[in-house]
Amino acid sequence: MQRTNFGEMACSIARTLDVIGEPWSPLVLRDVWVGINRFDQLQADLGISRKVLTERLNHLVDQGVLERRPYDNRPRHEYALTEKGRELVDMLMVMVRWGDKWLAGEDGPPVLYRHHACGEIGRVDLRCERCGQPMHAGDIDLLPGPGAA
Amino acid sequence: MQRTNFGEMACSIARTLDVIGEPWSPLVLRDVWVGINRFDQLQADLGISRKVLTERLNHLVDQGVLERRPYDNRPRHEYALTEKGRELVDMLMVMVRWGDKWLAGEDGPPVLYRHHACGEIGRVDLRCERCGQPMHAGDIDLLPGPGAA
DNA sequence: CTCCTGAGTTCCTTGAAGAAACTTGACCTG
DNA sequence: CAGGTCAAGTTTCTTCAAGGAACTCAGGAG
Repeated sequence: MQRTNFGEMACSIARTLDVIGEPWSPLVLRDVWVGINRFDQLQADLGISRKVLTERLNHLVDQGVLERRPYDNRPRHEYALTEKGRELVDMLMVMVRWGDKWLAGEDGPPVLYRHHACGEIGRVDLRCERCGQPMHAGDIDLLPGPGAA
Repeated sequence: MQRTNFGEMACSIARTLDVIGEPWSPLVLRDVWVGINRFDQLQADLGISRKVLTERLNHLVDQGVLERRPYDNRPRHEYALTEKGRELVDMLMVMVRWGDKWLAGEDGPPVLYRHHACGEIGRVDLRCERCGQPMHAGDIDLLPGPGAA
């Protein structure tokens, strides 16, 4: 947890950072997404300290992004994405697109996506939900909304 | 900077976190995006410590996400998004969408987007660049890419 | 010549990340 | 049924980054 609490700010970026802005959290989410969802698996895959992993998992469960569920009669559980968490992964897909473009270098992207609907390898594209045209940072004006400070 | 270096991992999420994963970085980017782009303005708006702000700005400039440019004959400069940075803001727009939906509460979103192309208030939507159909975390298979470990 | 202003630096304190050993509760094994 | 295993954490200790506040420095303005 960073020292300052972002969650109080009237800004959806700051609030979202309060949920997954701590170091490791996005990577934990990614791992759970791809099926690495038990404590020791996560710890081994990420090389994260067990203490910090415990903190992150508890926080993500508290925030309703992950759920803990038993998979044995013993006190064993695994972590799974909730609907709220699955939608966060959408954001990670956009993050991946950026990283693939600007940071992957010679080797190209480490991972490819095959879209179920069309069967093609493709990346995610940002469109306006109203008109379907491309929608990027430079294509919009910002207006105060109802929840403005 | 978190202790562990994410940049070495064969993962575009980890690499992107190496660029903007530190606390405050996404908020600095947001501020520069909306026109808060001088040192003291940023410091006042965010309430960030001056030391950390210096570190973050240097890092973002080093990474080619921001550029520093003089605005006076004096040693004064302001920060602006590069193309690389502007595309990162696309990711913030998706982050905002998620925060608006899951964290805004009663008051609704603090900010609205008006799309230049259609003039409507709308959010960003994730589509497959190949077929144009919706593309979310559950709609794809992951395959190893050329840059896989 | 002194004051002001923007853009940082320096210094000190606190608290989160890393690493590694320890704990706990259910089962399994001879 | 004593001893061991295994997953899932806890504890403890050290180190380094974040916070905060005061200080510096260069170029005008009065």
